[in-house]
Amino acid sequence: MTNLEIAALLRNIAAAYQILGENRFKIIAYERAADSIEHLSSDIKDLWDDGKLDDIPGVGETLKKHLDDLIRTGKVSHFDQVLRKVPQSVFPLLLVPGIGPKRAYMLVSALHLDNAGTVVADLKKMALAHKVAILPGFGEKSETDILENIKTYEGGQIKENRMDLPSADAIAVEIITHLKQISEVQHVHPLGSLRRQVSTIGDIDIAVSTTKPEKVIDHFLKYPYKKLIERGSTGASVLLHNGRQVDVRVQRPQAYGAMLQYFTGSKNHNIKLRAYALNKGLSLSEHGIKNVKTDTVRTYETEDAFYHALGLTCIPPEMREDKGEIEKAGLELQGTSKGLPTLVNASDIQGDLHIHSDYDLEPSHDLGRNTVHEYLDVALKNNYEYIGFSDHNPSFGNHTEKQIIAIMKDRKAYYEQQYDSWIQNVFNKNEVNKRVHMFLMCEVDIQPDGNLALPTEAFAYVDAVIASIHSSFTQDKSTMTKRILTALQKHPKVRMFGHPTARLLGKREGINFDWNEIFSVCASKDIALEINAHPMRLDTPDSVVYDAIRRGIRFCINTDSHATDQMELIKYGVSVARRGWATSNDILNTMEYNRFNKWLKQ
DNA sequence: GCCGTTTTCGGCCCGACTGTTTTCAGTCG
Repeated sequence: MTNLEIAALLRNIAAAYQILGENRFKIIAYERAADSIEHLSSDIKDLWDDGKLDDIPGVGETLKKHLDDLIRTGKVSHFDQVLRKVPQSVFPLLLVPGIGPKRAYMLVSALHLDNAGTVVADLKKMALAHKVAILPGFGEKSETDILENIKTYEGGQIKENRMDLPSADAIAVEIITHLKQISEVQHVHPLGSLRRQVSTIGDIDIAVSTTKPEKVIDHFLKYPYKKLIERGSTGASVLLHNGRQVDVRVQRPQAYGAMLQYFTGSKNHNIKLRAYALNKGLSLSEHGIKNVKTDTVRTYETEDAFYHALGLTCIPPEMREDKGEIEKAGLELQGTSKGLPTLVNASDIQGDLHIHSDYDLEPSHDLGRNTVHEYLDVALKNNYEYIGFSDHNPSFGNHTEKQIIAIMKDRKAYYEQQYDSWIQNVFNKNEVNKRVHMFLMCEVDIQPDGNLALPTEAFAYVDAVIASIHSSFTQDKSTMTKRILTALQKHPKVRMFGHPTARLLGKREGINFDWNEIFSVCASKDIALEINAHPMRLDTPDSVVYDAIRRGIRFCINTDSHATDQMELIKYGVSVARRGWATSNDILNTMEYNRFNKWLKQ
C-alpha cells in the first residue's frame, strides 16, 4: 500500500468513528496520523523497515501496531470491524468537496443510497430531483452546492494532482504581481507548502498585510478565476481556470507576523507549537498570542517577534515539520550549543557538477542543448568557482569498448580546447584569471548487474564519475541494494551517486533499496549523495537527507541541466538540503575550488 | 488514540466560513 492509500484508510476510520459518535479526540488522532502519513516525504515501508513508525507525528503505540499489521499482512482486523459498522456507500461521498462524515451518513440513510459503486451518481440524481433540499439540515443552497461540488469531483481529483515547485512559483508570482497593483497592499508573501518548499504543492497560499482588507479582497477577486470557493472579511479562496486553488488571507500590518506564522504551517508544526505555548499559558492564533489568564491578545509585526515571544528563535520555514525544531529553537535561545543548525544558502554554492552539454559523444541518454562556452558563461555570471560537465556515457550497446575509449579521449581533448578558447575570449591578457574552473566528469549508467557502463580504461579521461540508475527500476530490494553497492565500489573515481531513488515526482515511484547499506558505503568511501535539483526529481528526498546527515554523509547539489536556463533551478536543490537540515558543511560544493578539487580527485 | 522541560493521567490548536438556523453544526485548513 502506498502512503496515500494508508492515509485514505485512516481517514475512513476517522469518518466511521465520527458517524459512530466516538470520542472526538480519538477521531482527531486518526486524522492527524493520516495527515502525517500523506505528507511523509519517504515511503512508509522504509520507516517500517527501520522500526521507526512511531517517529511519524501522531503515530503512537496503538497505531504503530495497526500499521505494522497492515504493512505485513495487508489488513487490520480492528479497522475492518470499525468500517463494517457504517454503510459502505458513505466513503465514496467523502471525496466530494463539502461533504464530510455527518452529511454523507445523513444523505446515505435518508435517501437509501446503498450502492457504494454508484453512490455519487445516485446522489446527483436525487439532487436533480430536488430530494436533497427537503432533508433536515439541508436546503436549496446546499442542494445546488452538492451538484456543483459533484461536478468538481467528476472533473478529477485536484488533491492527487500536485504541482511541481516552478509551476507553483509561476502562479504565485502572477497573483502577487496582480495584488501589488494597488497601493493598499503593503506586504505580500507566498506561504504554506510553497514557502516551506515542499517537493510538490497542492494549493497556493498567499498572505497580505494591509489596513484596508475589504479593498484588497475586492481587488484579488478581479483576477480571472473559474469559481469563488469562499469569501470573508479575512480572505478569499478561488479555483483558477487551470484547476488550481488560491487562498489569499489578509491581516493588519501590526499582526502580520502571526499571520505569516499561522499560514506557513506545517499543520503538525502549528499543532506542536500551540501545545507548547499552551503549557506556558499562551494561546496562539493568526491574530497574535493570547494570555489565557488575562484574556489579552498581543500582536506581532514579524514572525521573528512572534517566535521570540514564545522563548524561541525564529525557525526557518523549511524546518517547520515537527521534527524536533521547536525544542531545538528553545535551546538556542537559552544559549546552549544544541540549537538550530545554520542552514545552507543558495549563495553558498560554488559550483554545479552535473551539466550536460551539446557535445555529441553518442550517449546512452539525451544530450544537452547548449555549448560548453554557453554553460561557462552562466557559471561565470553565477559567480561559480567551478563547473562539472557530466555528459552521459557513450551508449554501451552501439559501441565496442575500444570505440568508447576513443570517444572519451576525443571528448577530453575537445573540452580542454573549448575551455582554453573560452578563457581567452572572456578575459583579456592582463586579466587572465581562471575564475571558473572546469571538471571533466561523466554520468555513467549503473547496469542491472551493478557494472558501470564505462570501460575501466576510459576512466583515464575523466576527473570523476557520477554513477546513476536509468534502467531496470523494478528490481527487488536486495538485488537493487547489491547492484548499487557494487557500482559505487567499482572504481575510485566514482565520487557521487546521482539522483539515488531515480523517482520522477507524480510519475514514477523511487527504486527500492536499503538506505542503511548505501549510507555505510558512502561513509567509508567518502562518496557523496547527489541532491538532484531538477524539480521533477528533488532526489535525494529531503527526509533521507535528514537521516543521512545524522550518519555523516555529505552531499553535492547539482542541477542535471540539459540547457543553460536550467542552471537556475539549483535553488530547489538548496531547498531540499535545507528541509533536510543541512548546513554548508554537509554540502561539498560549498567548498572553494582547492578544497573541492582535493575531495573530488582524492 | 496521542503525549509529556510542572503530568504515564488528563488534557488534547484555533479559527473562518457557510448554510440553516435564531444559536449552531459541519467542513475546512
